[in-house]
Amino acid sequence: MIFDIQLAEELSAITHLPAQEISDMLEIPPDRQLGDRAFPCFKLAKTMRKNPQFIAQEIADNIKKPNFIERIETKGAYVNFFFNRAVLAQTVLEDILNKGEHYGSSDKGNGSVVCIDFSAPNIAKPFHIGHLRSTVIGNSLYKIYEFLGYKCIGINHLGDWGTQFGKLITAYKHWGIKDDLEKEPIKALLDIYVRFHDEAEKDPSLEDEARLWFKRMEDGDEEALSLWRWFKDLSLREFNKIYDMLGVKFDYYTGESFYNDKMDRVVELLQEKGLLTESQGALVVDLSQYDMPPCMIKKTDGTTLYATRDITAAIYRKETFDFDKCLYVVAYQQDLHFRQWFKVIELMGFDWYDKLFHVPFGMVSMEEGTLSTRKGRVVFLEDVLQKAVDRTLDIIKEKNPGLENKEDVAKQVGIGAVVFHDLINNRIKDIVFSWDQVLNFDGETGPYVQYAHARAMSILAKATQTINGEVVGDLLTEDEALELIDLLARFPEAIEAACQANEPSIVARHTIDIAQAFNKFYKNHMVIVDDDELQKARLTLVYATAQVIRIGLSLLGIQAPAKM
RNA sequence: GUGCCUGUAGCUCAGUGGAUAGAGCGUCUGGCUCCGGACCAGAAGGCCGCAGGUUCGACUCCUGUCAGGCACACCA
Repeated sequence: MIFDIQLAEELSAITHLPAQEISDMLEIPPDRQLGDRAFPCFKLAKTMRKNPQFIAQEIADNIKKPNFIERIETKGAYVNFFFNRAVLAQTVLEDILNKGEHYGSSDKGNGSVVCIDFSAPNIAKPFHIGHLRSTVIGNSLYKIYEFLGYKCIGINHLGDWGTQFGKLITAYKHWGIKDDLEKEPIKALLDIYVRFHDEAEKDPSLEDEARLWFKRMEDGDEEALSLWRWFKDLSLREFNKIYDMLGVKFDYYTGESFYNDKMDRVVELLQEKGLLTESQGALVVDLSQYDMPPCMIKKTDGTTLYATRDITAAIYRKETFDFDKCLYVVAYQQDLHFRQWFKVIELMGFDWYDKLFHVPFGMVSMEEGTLSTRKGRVVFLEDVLQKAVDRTLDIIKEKNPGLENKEDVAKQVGIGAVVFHDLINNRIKDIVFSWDQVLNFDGETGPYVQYAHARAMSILAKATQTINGEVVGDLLTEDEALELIDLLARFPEAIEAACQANEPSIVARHTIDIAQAFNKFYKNHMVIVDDDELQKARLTLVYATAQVIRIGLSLLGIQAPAKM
């Protein structure tokens, strides 16, 4: 925030410490009564060999007071600064009005390329709540990086190759009915997949049959491949329905099969570099001196693995996009896998190994235990989204029966609730799926934020005055206004912090804080009042708040209806 | 067994080494002659897993320990 920087400079001038260091030391007091910003002097005590309280007093007495600071107090070792609320309001709101929907954006990224690998569902398997996290976290990071001036490339590394397709083809050949597959592809595919495992327990020869079909796929057999393509198309069609609902887009759908013909070269390269060793008939890169198990490149039967594909994909992406960063939004279970193959990239002599980042997130499980497609212990995302939308529609019918386009709004709010719920907490936390929590729309939830926005929009629509870009900061000095404006002022920092930590929850939290502060202001101060000037001043604040909430939600991939 | 992650209010979680540890849910109480009650206000609820250490100062950093989760080569 601009005032923090200027304040740090003034403090720097008097303490002779670098402004950046001061800036890091500046804090927000636990209680507004104490001040709006605080500078603790404990650290100075050591170097200056003086009592910190004395130093605080000295700073307070001698600092050149900037115009945005109204008064300075000391309390113990703290120098406490109180903003001139009118100047603060004036500056911050003018800034938001000027920048509009670009408020908080920057060109910090300077067009450098960030590849974001996210979502990556397995073809022919249902899209369940476990896949949601990678999808919404990746999508939000995409928007955040883009907002900060990076060129983002969203890649859906589909799980579209492997022995499971052999199983599916086998199952289809035995029990498949074409109509079911066309009508409800994923569920039909899941059914025959589950059935395959049941039957294979009784008749192990089915496994051999499945391996044979996969072998035929690998060998380019047309019958096998056309069935594979058919399954893939059916699945993608279903996935795209989900992605449409979520408003998620990818620049590339280059799945695992895309790298089939690119791996040989990489294996050769590994061979040339002398990194491959044979172990129990398989080809591995030994990582024992890095305290990791070996990274397997080729199985005993000569086929490739996950790691082989990931290494190949990384090299391909570097060559194709020349990324400055490549993020892998993948569950933390795969932490070791990523550490292993990142190390292999380093050992291959690629100096960009430190531009690869695993962005891990916690597991989603059910009260009954971990999700398991095979055991049928699974909650389909489509069902979750549908239930959330249905519930929203019920609430709208009850609370706002006159609302036009109810269905559209219910989608925006219901889906927003599910997405927000997945983004509000630190991504490393595990989630135990609970309908009660997902469908709760009170408190720290998406609908709460959307509701605050809708209220703001409603006021703007009903106002008797119009705002004209002119800000009257003098009239926005109440405690609630100060709190709200300070949060609006710090919004850009929240975006930067979120980008820095690859952590959308920082934006989600900050947006919640703004909505809360707005609701408090709303409760305590009428906006549409007889005093025209006062009304204009407050309308401007309402307008700016709505603008920032909209930006916050959009960075999370959530819509902000004007009415709900 | 080894490595990684997580332990903060009944539950879900915030908390760049700084002041009296904060929200939401749930529970209890109160609030629309007034811009949208999906809201607001208040109450109750805490040895910040435990023990050491570093520091003027530790929920935060270090070490140890306990508990839970995850991973540990022919799945992805």
